[in-house]
Amino acid sequence: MESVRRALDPWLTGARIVDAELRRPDLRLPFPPRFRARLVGHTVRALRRRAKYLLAELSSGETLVVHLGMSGSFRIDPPPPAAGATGDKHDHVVLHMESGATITFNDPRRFGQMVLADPVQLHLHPAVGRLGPEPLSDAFDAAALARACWKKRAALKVALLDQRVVAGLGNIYASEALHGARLSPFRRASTIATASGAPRRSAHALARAIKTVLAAAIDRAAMADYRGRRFRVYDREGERCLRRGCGGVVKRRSQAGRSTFYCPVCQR
DNA sequence: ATTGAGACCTGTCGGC
DNA sequence: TGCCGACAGGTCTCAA
Repeated sequence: MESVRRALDPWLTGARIVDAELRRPDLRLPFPPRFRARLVGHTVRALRRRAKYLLAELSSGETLVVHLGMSGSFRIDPPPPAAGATGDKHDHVVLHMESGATITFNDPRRFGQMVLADPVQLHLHPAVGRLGPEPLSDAFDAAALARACWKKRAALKVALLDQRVVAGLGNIYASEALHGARLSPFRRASTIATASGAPRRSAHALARAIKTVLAAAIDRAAMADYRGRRFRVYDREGERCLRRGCGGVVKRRSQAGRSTFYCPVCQR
């Protein structure tokens, strides 16, 4: 989502919305009342991100909150508008900017979300309000991670997907970070903390690996460098572990209904 | 309060 | 080629 924010920023920040097409009445949830009227005529003052949520602060004082779900994406069409373009059947929302650019929200599975919120009350948003620390911020470190996992009986990887523990880590990067930290996805989350909740070495390794993995993902997206690129363990079932000298074979197992990829040799 | 299972949708891919 | 089930990068709700 951070790379999406960066791609959209030059087209949205400081730009005025002159029209908004809603091509269906809802995504996962119904659009807010008078949604179009509350967008049109307003300028995007700032484009921010919190975890996997995109936050467009409007001149009206409201914030447009967007989640891409599993299959959502934005398409930017710079002016002039492509003649005769019909668009895709899953183009659900089209923002027409004063510049002539169009910003199209496409989401086949419609797990995405678009709502309007009073920024002062954003903490009341059922999900945004409960998010844990941003993984790339100074607030997120080994101590914070250990504190959040201290009393958890759940498996470590399941804990990493809990957005209250760390905000914005998804299924792919949870596997990637655990591999980077050489930690088993199946150990109890509480094992990275001491009996008093202090961080163990494993908590330091994991916090560092989470930052490394996410920062690298953002860098790669910025360089449009991900074509053909794959992950270190995710989606590599049956292949050799890429850690130098490890020699293990990547396994896959289901945890809490999600696929976990890991190397049983170097992750303990 | 925590946890797991199922639900929400559509598309794609592999196997027959 | 067509049909079928399994699976997909994320939440949300409900029941135990």
